[in-house]
Amino acid sequence: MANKKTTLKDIAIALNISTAAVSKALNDDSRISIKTKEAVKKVAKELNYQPNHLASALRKGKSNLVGVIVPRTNSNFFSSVIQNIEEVLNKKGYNIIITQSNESYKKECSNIDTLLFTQVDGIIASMANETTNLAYFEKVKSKGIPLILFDRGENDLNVDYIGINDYDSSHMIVEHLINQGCKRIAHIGGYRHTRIFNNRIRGYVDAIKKHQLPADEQLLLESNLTIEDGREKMLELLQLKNRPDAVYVASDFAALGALQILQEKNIQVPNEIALVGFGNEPFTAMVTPALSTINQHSAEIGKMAANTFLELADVVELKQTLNKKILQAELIVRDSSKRK
Amino acid sequence: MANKKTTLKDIAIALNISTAAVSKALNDDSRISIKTKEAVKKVAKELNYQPNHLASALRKGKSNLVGVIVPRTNSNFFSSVIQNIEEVLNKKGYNIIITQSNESYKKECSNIDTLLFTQVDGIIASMANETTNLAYFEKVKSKGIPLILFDRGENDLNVDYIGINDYDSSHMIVEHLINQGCKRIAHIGGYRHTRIFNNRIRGYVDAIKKHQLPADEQLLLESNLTIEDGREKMLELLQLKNRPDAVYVASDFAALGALQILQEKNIQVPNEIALVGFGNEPFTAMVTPALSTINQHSAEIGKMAANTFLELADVVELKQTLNKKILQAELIVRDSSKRK
DNA sequence: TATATTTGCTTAATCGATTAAGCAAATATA
DNA sequence: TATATTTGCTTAATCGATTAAGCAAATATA
Repeated sequence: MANKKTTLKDIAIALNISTAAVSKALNDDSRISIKTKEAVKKVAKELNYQPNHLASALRKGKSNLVGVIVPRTNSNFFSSVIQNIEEVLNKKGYNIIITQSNESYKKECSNIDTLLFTQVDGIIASMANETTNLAYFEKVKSKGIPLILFDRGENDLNVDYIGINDYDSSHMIVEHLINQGCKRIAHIGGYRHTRIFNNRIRGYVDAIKKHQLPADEQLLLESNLTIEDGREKMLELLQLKNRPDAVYVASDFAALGALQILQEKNIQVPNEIALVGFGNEPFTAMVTPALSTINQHSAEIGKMAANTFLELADVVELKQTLNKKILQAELIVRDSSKRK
Repeated sequence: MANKKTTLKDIAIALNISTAAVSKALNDDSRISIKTKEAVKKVAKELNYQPNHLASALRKGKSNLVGVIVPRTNSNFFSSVIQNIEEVLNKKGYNIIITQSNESYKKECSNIDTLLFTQVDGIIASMANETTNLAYFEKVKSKGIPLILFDRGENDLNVDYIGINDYDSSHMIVEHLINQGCKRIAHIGGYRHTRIFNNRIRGYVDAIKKHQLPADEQLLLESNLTIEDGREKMLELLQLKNRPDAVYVASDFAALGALQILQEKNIQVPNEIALVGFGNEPFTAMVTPALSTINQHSAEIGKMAANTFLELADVVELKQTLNKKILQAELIVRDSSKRK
């Protein structure tokens, strides 16, 4: 019947040899004769043999599964990172299990439990916005399996990290806006407790100071950076006595919300207020005016994360240390900040 | 050491009982005394015991993993379906493995192999655009594990399917456009070999005939429905001697491409040409003018797909049959087709 | 009080693949 | 020709959890 799965034993019986010989033949062991190998492979094909991954993983103590945790898959950045992780790892015989935290700390913890339970050989993660307690990630480390963070990472975890130079990106953006003649630049940022958003804020503040622009506290806002947050924070900025003439938003989604408000209020972008987002989501090129933004090199990040895992995968006594790989981001100037 | 994982044996030795008793105690077997259960659970906690999922899956012949195959995760429709599948299945102790076909038949086949190799208990899939050969999906069926299709399905596979009433949706769209005074309605559709796109085309053609509008062959185009395809096909339509005054596009992504062309050519939407997309991707509400579109009830589809799997999961001699669950889609009218 | 049933465990087999250890036959080397 | 090495397999143990079968002690029933 088709329901009964073929095992090594079936092949062994068919050829009247031991299952050990069959196993070795399929794995091209040098101590098996070519004749036997050919016979085994022929029968394996005939019986439509598919190895039981659970059994071999159990025996070898290796599942060949890698867990991926992202805040959400529904963003071009994350889905592109994932796709590239997958490409690299599939080639090396690994499969990936994708889980979403939905920016929730609780969901992230349960994702980690799920992945550990599934006996993954490693975890590649980008942390939820909510996450400040690192105990659960420490748990992964203490199991001795590789943990690689990207984009949203945390120095205190002392593991490998792949990301972009957020601090410098803020400088690039502020200087670009100054070049366009902006004199009062606001920043709608993420929460400071997340390292990347803290770096973007620091970069913004330092660049403002460096160019002797007004460093008004009211021009620096923090939020979760959803579309809705972008709308709210933009409204707040518009209610200031002394409005900004440029807004740098630390995420494309929030930048989109900000743009919606500006359009609803009939404020000219970029001439009254110039706008820059972050992340190069595809929609930034589609809206009117097209949004200037930062390209985060998602494909490269995914590939590097996967390769970092592969380097660590075969280390016997794993002792992870902080090891940052920082890519240079790229400013993409579009109509939303192009005054001349 | 933290590296050594705790097993049932460790607990058994600590309490001087058999591993069988420990296993039963942890699984709350009625034949184990409360006293023993409590002792076992206490020690399990102390030793930070985490069951080896591979071992139990191997023994039970059940991995508690469900494979999901989607053309891409980077679309709101698919990521929302996935999220809902996950929610329902996690509650029942299943984890999901997400894979992407990138609309490629070859990748889809390798995804199926990967999932079978990982010993998933079932597969929930939406087929790649390229897929016409069903042999690989037949392979899943022949293994006797549940296969559930959604959105992109195929009658000939004779398995469960969850989707919307594509044929009727086309009627709704065409009739809405007629109500707005449109008299020459074009359709940029997907390829006919994919059932949902065929149904949308049939619905469009029948609705046009029903209302005695011109059924010009040149007004009906097929493509892969990417943004780029939308741009190309819109250009084709604009080159016609007798231009359409409305375009119904079978995907929001292609509709966006069409909109870009209309804006580049300074054609007024909706007054010169009205536009309707399909799928209710979030960006449809964000572009200007906002795109009219069809809400596909992604959350509901995900939940139903997961529940369908759960129904089939425990059937012993599985014999799947064609079993369609069709949801009523909803037309969302926005500025891109609102003439009055 | 004698027998039947229930309770609470143990023993041993099992899921399927891998691998260390070992043995006989074939081949190579002295 | 005698010994050493290589080749090509087999045997048996193993990964960790589960479960059928069974046994002794405790309890219930006749």
